[in-house]
Amino acid sequence: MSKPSRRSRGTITIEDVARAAGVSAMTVSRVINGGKNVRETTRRSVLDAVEKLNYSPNTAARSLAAGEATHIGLLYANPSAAYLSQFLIGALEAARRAGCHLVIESCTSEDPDEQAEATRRFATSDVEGVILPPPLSDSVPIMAELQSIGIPVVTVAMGIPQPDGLNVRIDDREAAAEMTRYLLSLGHRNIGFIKGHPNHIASHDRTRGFFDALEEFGLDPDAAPVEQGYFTYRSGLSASERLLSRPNPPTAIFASNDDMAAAAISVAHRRGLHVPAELSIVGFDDTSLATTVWPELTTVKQPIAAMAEAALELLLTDLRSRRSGSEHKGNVRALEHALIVRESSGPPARAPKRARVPARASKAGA
Amino acid sequence: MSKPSRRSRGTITIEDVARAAGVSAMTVSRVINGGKNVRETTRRSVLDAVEKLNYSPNTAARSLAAGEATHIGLLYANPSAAYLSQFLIGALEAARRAGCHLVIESCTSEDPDEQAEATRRFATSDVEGVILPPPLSDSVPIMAELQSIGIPVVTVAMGIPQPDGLNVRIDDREAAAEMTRYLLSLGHRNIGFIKGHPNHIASHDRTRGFFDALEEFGLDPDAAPVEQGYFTYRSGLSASERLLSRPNPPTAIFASNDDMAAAAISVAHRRGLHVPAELSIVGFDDTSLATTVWPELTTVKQPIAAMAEAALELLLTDLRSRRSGSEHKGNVRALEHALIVRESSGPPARAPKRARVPARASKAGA
DNA sequence: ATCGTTGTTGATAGCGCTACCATAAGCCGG
DNA sequence: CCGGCTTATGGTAGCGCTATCAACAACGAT
Repeated sequence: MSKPSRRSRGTITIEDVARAAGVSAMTVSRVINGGKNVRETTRRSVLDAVEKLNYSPNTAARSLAAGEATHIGLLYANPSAAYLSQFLIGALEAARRAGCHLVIESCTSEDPDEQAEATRRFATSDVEGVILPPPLSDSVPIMAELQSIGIPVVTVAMGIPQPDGLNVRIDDREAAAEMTRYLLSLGHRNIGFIKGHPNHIASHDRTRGFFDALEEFGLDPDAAPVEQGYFTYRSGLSASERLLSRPNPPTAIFASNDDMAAAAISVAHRRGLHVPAELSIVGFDDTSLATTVWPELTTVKQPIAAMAEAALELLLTDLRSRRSGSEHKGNVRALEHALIVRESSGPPARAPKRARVPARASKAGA
Repeated sequence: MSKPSRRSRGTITIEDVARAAGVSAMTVSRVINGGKNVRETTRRSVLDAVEKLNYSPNTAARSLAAGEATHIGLLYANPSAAYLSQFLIGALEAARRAGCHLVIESCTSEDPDEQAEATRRFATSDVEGVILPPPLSDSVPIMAELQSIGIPVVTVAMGIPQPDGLNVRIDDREAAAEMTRYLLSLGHRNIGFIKGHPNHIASHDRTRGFFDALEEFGLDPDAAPVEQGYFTYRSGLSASERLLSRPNPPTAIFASNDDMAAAAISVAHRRGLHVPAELSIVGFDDTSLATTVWPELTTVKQPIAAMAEAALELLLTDLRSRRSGSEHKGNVRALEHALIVRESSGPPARAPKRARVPARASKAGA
């Protein structure tokens, strides 16, 4: 009766909450957005009303009124699909909460010029900030282009966090060290390592972590069997071949990501080696591939979805602070990783084996 | 001077376009939304102005004013990560265009009660429609729950399209038949088939397509080596083992999806069989796994992202028509598939060779 | 008592767009 | 030449929220 609302949707609005709490809509807005200068008692009564009415703000109205960022770009370059889908899920969730849209684009080319070109085309559409998951977070041309256009960027899992840049990461070095310590504590003393793509600084961090742990156990890092990989399954195949063809083959292989670890399993099987009885294999990332293969991979879990959420939030905070003119100090957030022990690792066989014959397998899989 | 706009963003609005075209904002709105009752000359001049000013409507304002759907649910249950990421990319793009948000949730349980429970929890939040990608599109409890709540659903790649339901699919049967014809034309006469999960009707369609092609070539489907699989890598492992352990092992394996095909490759390698010289292996879906493994898989490409886009559009159209009270007739859209030939398939080894040309391939048309 | 100064709240005016009328123009048969 | 109809266009009033600023306490410091 009060308002002859033209189209009465049954939705409950901020006005309803205000009425219920006996305050103005503005105060409700302040409470909801964590505004300062609200008396504690007022805040509580508003919160109560929100709860009672089961109110949830209309994001469309919010971003319209606030003139907030509505489009955030996400530029990706075929990382593993497992990584991407996890990442998207996290980013999507955060975007929904914030009421902004994700504009996603792929940039597959390795060519710097093409990367810059794609970035420009992408950035001059209407995105107000860009999220750069790996491996693009390490791409110099893309970062440079974005910087010159003046669009805020948040990099994820990037190697060298810029002093004034936004970055979300895990501690790759420590995580790799933990995994190595785990293998060492199992009794392995001859651990083969497959490095990641040399352009990605995370690769170096992981390698360093591997060496750290070796040294802690009094082993010589320089003597460890290390092969170059490129984060791809294919590269894992050949790196594993080389590792296992050495005169004194390792009893365990630590691959810098799950794709390469899966490849190592494949090679082991082709050579008739039982995993983990004759060869332990561990990975990094805990993508869905880790539980797809048989046996399931022992690996390091990255909270991929959470990292994407954190990245978006960091970006939006930065955008907000830029708009209000305050300083946009760089910000780096490190999330927790975790060691996930599954079936692909175990203590080494007691006797150093002699070379096996790559022959017909004896046993069927599950 | 005209308007002391409180916060002047540099954005161009519908008013700007109206001014440039010499009409009212309302008319511009009508043109943009494909409204009726606009003179052709007017429409054109508005469109020109839109182009000239490079105008793009503000989705937040649009959905606020129109009271349109803003949240669309997407319930998934770990299909392969590769499938999911492609699907999300497509859905995301369509959602952005439409100015609505995707609310995604996973429902991993196989238990009917839990599925129904999860669905209820999900649906009673504020989603106005739900997209169901496979394998959930075949879940009876979920569909039933959604139906009883009265939320519109669009199923993707579901087996039995409801007469009055929304559905997006490809022609699984024909696609499987094409793949089989391809293997037959290569000279294979003993083709092993790994079926998909029996609960998914697409599995049956693919199996039927396989049989169709066999019959066209005058072969007896009942004599073909067929093993049950469940779309998982693991199930592909054991199915392949069984296939290759037969007294008269097949010269080619057609797996109902890429995951199982990848598993077949792994088994072949373990047995020292060269792919494709000694054994051809083909898959279905063309997920990223297909190009990850070595050798790369010959497979059937589903336009996954496009299917997701189509699904969302179908759903939004339905929602709109419901709102305006008109009939919501069911709608099924079938998209095009494609045969992708890569490295994992080739002519059979010369051993059981004799008859080369297909008996009567005349039927094989289209 | 007077003047800031800080903290807390509300009234108002839009954000960019579309639903809903009102209006005006064209067309027909009577 | 008037109603009654259809078709094309514009004016107005919000959608639900927040920025802005004014108002009004409460509190020392002057």
